[in-house]
Amino acid sequence: MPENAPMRLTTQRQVILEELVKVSSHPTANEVYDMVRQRLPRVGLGTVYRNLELMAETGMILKIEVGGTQKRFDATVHPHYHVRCTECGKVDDVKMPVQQGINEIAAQVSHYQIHAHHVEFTGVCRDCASSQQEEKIH
Amino acid sequence: MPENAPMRLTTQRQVILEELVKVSSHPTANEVYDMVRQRLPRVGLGTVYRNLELMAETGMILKIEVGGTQKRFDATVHPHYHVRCTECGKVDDVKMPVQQGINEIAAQVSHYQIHAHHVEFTGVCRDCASSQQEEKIH
DNA sequence: TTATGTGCAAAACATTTGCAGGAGT
DNA sequence: ACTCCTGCAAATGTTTTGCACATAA
Repeated sequence: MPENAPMRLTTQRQVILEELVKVSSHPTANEVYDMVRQRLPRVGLGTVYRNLELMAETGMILKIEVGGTQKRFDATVHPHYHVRCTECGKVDDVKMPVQQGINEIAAQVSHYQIHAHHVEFTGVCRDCASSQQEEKIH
Repeated sequence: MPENAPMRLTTQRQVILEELVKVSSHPTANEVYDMVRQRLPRVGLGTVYRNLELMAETGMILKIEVGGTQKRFDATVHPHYHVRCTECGKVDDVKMPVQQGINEIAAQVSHYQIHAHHVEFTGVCRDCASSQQEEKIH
């Protein structure tokens, strides 16, 4: 099993990647499916899942497995952190430098081979914060 | 809706908490169900889900929503980081100090009200690392 | 006594998979 | 041609929910 065979360039794959690059949100597989379906109405949900997974494995895109029930995908592949609103579930990038040297510390204390780390902040986004304010006044 | 009513102390809740305190792993809801069922054979899976969720909300336990398909639960409630093996899915604690001041930085750059952060390291645990070694020799 | 909690089963979601036919190289 | 890939649909796995009965306070 020589682990060969380059990934074929299919229309579906092109469109999935193009749509993902377009948005700055971090869409779920189903949201990607909806976006792709507007251009390829006959696309299958399985195809979207299979390809997102495949593209994440090869490093073309980022699979974000954070809080919430669904996995999310991101065309920005360089390491960066995320913040998730505990009210509406929205996920945004956090534009701060990644913590240096903590992988090495974790490797020492955990005895794992550490490959990466991910930081997820949780809190309340602006929109939800202002809705909550209104509720208090009610 | 005065948000009152203290949580009733039922046998199911006591046993769920006791079993969770016993283990240092980070069991999934289904694993907790299996542990509880040995003592309360007629317990319902829904009860376990409902109570784990409830206890996480009140801060009695920690709900860990990280990579992988299932949520995991932890009786250790003080902030700490986790490492997940990408091969077998196991989750361990990482006994390192939490990063100070990064919530404030994140709040500034993201415009979210930040409540917390969580760090998940990913890598390969000792057991899986040695199995991989064997494979190479094969 | 009475609001809350439980067991059970069905429903609701999210994701994966088998397969026959289709398309990239 | 010869794989690999897709659409479709069914299967799987996880979590939630409705409801009649049970139970802690």
